[in-house]
Amino acid sequence: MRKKVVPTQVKNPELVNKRRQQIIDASVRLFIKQGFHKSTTRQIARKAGFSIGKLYEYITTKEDVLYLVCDYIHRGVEEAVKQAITDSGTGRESLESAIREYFRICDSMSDDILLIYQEIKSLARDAMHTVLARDVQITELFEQIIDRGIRDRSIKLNVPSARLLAHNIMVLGHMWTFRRWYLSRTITIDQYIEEQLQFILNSIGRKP
Amino acid sequence: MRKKVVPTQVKNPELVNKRRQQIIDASVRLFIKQGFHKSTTRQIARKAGFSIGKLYEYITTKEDVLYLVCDYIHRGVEEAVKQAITDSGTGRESLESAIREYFRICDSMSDDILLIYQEIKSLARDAMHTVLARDVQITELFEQIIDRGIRDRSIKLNVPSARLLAHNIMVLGHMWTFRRWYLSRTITIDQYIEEQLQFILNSIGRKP
Amino acid sequence: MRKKVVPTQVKNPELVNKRRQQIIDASVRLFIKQGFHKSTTRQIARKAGFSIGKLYEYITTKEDVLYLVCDYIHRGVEEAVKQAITDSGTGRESLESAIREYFRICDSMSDDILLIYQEIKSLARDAMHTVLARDVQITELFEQIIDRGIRDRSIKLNVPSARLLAHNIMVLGHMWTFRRWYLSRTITIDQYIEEQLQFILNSIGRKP
Amino acid sequence: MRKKVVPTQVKNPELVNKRRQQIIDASVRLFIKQGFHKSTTRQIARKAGFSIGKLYEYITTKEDVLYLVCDYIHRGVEEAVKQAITDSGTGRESLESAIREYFRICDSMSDDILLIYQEIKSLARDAMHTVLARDVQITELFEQIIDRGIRDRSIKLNVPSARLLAHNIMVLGHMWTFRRWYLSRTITIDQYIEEQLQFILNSIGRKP
DNA sequence: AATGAATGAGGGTTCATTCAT
DNA sequence: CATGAATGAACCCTCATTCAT
Repeated sequence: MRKKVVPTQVKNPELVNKRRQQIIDASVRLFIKQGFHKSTTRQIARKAGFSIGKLYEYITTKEDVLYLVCDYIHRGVEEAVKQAITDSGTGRESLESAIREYFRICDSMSDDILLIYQEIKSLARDAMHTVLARDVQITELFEQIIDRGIRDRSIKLNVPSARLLAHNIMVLGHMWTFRRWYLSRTITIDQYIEEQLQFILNSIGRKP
Repeated sequence: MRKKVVPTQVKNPELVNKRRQQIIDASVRLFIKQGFHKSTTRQIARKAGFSIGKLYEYITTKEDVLYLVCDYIHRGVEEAVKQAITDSGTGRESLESAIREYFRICDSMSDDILLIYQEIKSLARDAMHTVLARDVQITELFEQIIDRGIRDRSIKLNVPSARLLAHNIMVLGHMWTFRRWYLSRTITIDQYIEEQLQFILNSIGRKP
Repeated sequence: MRKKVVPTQVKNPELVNKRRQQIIDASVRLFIKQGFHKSTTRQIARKAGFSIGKLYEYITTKEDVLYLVCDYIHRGVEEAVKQAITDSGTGRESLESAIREYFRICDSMSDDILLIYQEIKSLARDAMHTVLARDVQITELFEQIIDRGIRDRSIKLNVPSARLLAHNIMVLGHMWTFRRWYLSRTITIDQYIEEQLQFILNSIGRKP
Repeated sequence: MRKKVVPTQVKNPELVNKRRQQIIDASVRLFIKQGFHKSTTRQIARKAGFSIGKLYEYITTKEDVLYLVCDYIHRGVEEAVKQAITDSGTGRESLESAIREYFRICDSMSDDILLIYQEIKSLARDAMHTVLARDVQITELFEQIIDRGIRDRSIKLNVPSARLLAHNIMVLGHMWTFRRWYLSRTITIDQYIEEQLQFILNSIGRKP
């Protein structure tokens, strides 16, 4: 995965990281609230406690902020999923707990995930591909667990393929972020998780 | 469902419909290509063959155009799904063919569905809810088929609930629009449909 | 000579001409006083009695204004020189009176000519070449008179060539605009003209 | 001639000279390429190998750099002309060789001379007058040679005056810098020099 | 009813200059 | 002393919306 580099005029890399995190923190909230296009660079700067000039020392373009934000969110999801994966137990057990954890992450990062869906198209092709690539990487984490389960025979999969199943898991997690406004009228996140888990497990054979 | 009313200065309702369809046709392509925010009212007017003044006789706000477009797309999906539903045969048979048709619709309306995901947040709460409500209505069409299948015993559903399953179907259709860029490298839409169909059917019991 | 076209959003060509003349009139004074770079588009608009939006309906870029101004000035010089040229009399007589008139034009348009020398480099290559081409055209007017004089034997020219002599005339006219601040301490424009006329005539042989 | 003083925070005068020469060297190329206004202080500092802070220890204002550059260029011309002047031989001989040398200098310093014409107006009145004064001084070098020629009777001048002739020489040298883009299509610098020399000598009487 | 010229607030971005470290 | 991060006024330009014709 190529990692897009956002140019800066500031030399000290530690400072750059620190300041960019401030920019990200300020922007995530702002973009969630009013979207990328309706947020102004001045608002971003103010929320970050920056002067407008300072902001532009750490980015080149307003779009850079969006990229930083999208990348940060995906990084967060990826790390959380990685941490949720346990190597102990069968692949099936691993998958179950990973799904549960992942759905919880989706719940707690609802707004952030929604943000990516809505604003990713505002990124330049270049940056967009970098962000999408990270999504694929997260998906592959699930694919690997499924493959492990197939190898240790705890998972029996005819159709769909491991890859597609992994994508399905990803999307059913995201689904909660889109449809929570409606679903949460009748079910809780815990119920959602358990029902969807059953739904998914239906395709990998009964427990041995 | 409240239907949001977009005010117009023109009296003749037929004319209004005709003109608005022109506006929608022009805008859909424009919004898909460059997004709502990057499209200008001048561009919309020009593409529709209107003067900017004429455009504003049929809308009040640029956002009205987005609403018209989102509503039009959803209307299209709803009608297509309705047409795909057959009352003949068991609920299960009905569901199978409805899912197949629906996935095809999602494939052919990919760009349009994506557009809604991306721009719906730019609508005012009011308009947004109207659009979302139509999505729920489409979902209910599936829910009804599932309920019929349960009643005629062709479908046996423990978990998830009929409602959640309907939502899952909806989202797995949409999924193709988000992830086609990646999935289509290894599978065709036909394969996608069949695999996902199996995935879904796994939760409604073996064929009797 | 390619004539660079400055795009406009306004359709009525008469209006465009009228408004652009207003822009030119406002800008010439402004640019002479403070130069192109130190003049802001808002100042230009205000001086022209325009809103900033109106200004940008008639141009695309600030640089367009500079082009309009440079072209206008050169057009003025060209027309004035053309009017100063008489076909009656010998080529020599024609040249003498053309030079006198031209030097007067340079005197009265001092600031404008200076402006072109100073700001032409701020034009894009394209626009710059168009402006320079007009300068060559004016020079050719003198060259043609000289050639006529050579044909009717009223002018006898060894060196420099007719072309170079024409350029010299041009530049000695411009010279007054650069060095007036110093020369005018000791001589008047009338003296300047007569002395330079003799200087130039020295190279085209004694009167027959 | 008042010599404008550019203030500095640094005490050691040798160091100041050395550093300023670095600034000048960096800026000349920069200004020629993109003009004074489009060059940033950061670019100047970088090209000179300075930090921006260091740059500002040797100047007070960006405009100071322009003054340093203009002054440096004029100083170069003046020194070159002075070196080209020989006291041996008649005034006429001296003048001929001085003109030839001067025209060569103009050719080789084309870009620099052009720069002064274009940017001098960006200097404050104060600095501008200092720069212009040096131009007058160079002109006076020619005036003095002409006067010597008149005294030793190798030059016979009716009109124009020695002073105006000196100015003409100056400007005909500069002319090559403005019009080289066009003239060099048909003549070389050597031809230019000889033709212009004849043109100038036409006004100082036949060789005795 | 139709046109399109006009408005001007507000957008993203730059850059000379300062000053804490 | 030397550095370079920080400031923020000011720049050019856009565009949704209005309204005189």
